[in-house]
Order: sequence, then structure tokens, then C-alpha cells
Amino acid sequence: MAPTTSPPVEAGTAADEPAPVGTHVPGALVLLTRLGRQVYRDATEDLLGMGLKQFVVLNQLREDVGTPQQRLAEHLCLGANILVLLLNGVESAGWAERRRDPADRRRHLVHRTPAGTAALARAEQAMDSVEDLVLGHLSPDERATLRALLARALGD
Amino acid sequence: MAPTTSPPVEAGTAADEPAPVGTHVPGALVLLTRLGRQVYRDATEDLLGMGLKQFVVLNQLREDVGTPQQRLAEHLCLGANILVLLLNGVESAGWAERRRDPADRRRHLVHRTPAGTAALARAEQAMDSVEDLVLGHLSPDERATLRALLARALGD
DNA sequence: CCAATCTCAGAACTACTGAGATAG
DNA sequence: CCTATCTCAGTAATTCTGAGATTG
Repeated sequence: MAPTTSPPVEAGTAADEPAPVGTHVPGALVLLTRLGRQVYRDATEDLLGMGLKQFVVLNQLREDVGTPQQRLAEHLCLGANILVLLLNGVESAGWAERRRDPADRRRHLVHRTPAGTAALARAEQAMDSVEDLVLGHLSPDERATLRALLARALGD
Repeated sequence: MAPTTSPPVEAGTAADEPAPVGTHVPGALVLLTRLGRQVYRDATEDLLGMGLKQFVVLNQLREDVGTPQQRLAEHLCLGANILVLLLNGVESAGWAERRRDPADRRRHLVHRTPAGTAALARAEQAMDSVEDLVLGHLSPDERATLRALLARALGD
């Protein structure tokens, strides 16, 4: 279960470092959650024209091909029941609609509407300004690299 | 898939393409929040021996030099009042303590205790397994690159 | 007297638990 | 009959709002 063939990338200071007691280098996941909090703080509903979670959902949808709610829940790490509430809001705003899957009528396939695509485009522009706030220290190249790494981590 | 020894991390897709209707490429911040949710889901209290937020706070503290709560709140994007509740838990677990700043007695300087350092070390090992779950698709080099980019984005 | 920092209690919001409805 | 998917209501946990206490 734990074949530690690779060296534990410890904060292993070189031999000449004082190695101050109580000093600590955070791992990638800690930095990730901190940055995520900044996004959550800066991407306000006023700015986007919608909630951040609604924005993320719309990002996950297409107009032509519907997505089962089950899969949405997996990808967004949301409980199936929470997704219901979220979609209720998105649908009543006219940005998406649920259609029964003809192949398995238990399922709802969620489609983004043209209005949803338009709202998404507007929110996206607002997100550009959030990105300038949150990733302001990174060059365009670095942002592209970051984006590619995140996409890879999510399995594309 | 293929474990490429050198990770040149292709930044991207061709710039201007026909863009099929209803198709959409999420921005870096959307991917970031999705990944952050995975961390939140996988880094359970059972696994870490503490809450994820407690873990993040302990990461931010040192034994020798105290951190004012105000600065903690900024760095962690927490309201000052929420931090109070969080620190109450951390302090009563014996992992940190608040000391009055002699230079400005309105402030509390938060120090990590030796017990806190020990608990942090244990939690960190658990986080390694979470990292394997969340960043499993990335090579060690890619993880290092990701970590460096996140650190830079946060202003080092 | 006013501003800064921390603390707390109650309101508001979000997420989770368990039961119900419909379809395979 | 049993499982899968979605929905909802009640409960638990989290975050925000506003006031209070102490110090500069």
C-alpha cells in the first residue's frame, strides 16, 4: 500500500540550513485550498451575475448533449440532493433544463439553454477579472501551464 | 497516460478554432475550485486526525514566531470572527496557543505548540495519500511544478 | 473620543440524513 | 421484489451580522 520508492519530498533542508524549529513548507493541496478560498471570496454573485456554483455547473453543461445529474454530482463533488437544489435555481433562471433520458427514463439529462450560454459568456468575462486578482502574480504562460496541470489532474 | 519523463506541459489548444456550439473550455479558476472540492471531500477528519481547516491553520503557524490573528484571517480568507471559533478548537486541542503581543496588547500572537507540530506531521502523512488521490494523474515533476505555481500565485 | 483587535451570540445560509416517488 | 435515479423535508453544521470588551 505504501511502496515509498520515491523520496518523500520533505522540507528537507540542505545540510547547511539552520532548519528553524517550527518552520514548515505547505504541500500543494494546502496551497490549492487557500487559492480556492480566494476565488470563492472574489467571485461574488454581483460580479458574475450568478452564484459561483451555478457558474461551475454551467461550465459543465452543453447545449446539444445532456449530462445526467449523477455524473454532474460526481464531477462537481456535490451530493445528488444538493445538486437538485442548485439545478432548481439554474433552471428557474432559464439557463438549463432537465429532460428525461429516453433510453432510461429514471434519469434527467441536463442541457444548457442558449440563454444559459449567453449568461455563461458574460460571467466568463467577469471571471477574467477575478483571475487577474487571484493569479495576478503569474504570467500568461504560467497561467496556461497551471490550467493544463489542473485539467490533467482532473483527468481532462 | 504515458509517463513522459520530461513534463513540458502543453499549454494549449490552438488559439482560434470554430468552437462548436455548446462546447466550452473551463478556465483555470473553475478547474481550481473543482479540485479544491475533491480535497475537501477526501481530506476527512478521520484521516487527518483533525479538520482540514485546522490543518491549514497549523500549516500557517510557527512555534517560535507568533502570527497575529488578523494576518491569519487575511491569508486564509476567513472572517476574523470565524477564525476565533476555529482557533478555539485548535487551542483546546493543545495544538496552538494565543499570547498577547507585548508590543501591542490588543493583538494575540498565535504560536504552534510542539504538540501541534507533532499532530501536523501526522496529518501531513495522511495528506500524502490524499494527494495521491487528487493529483494521481500528475507525475512528481508535474506536482512540483503545480506546487511552485500555486505558491507563486499566493505571493510566495 | 475614536480606531483597532479580538470575542461572542443570534440570524442566515449551506450541506447532510433519511424518507418518498417514479422507472427499470 | 429490488435497485437506480431524482426529489424533498427536517436536521446539523457552517458562515455572516452586529454588538461588546479591551487596548492604543
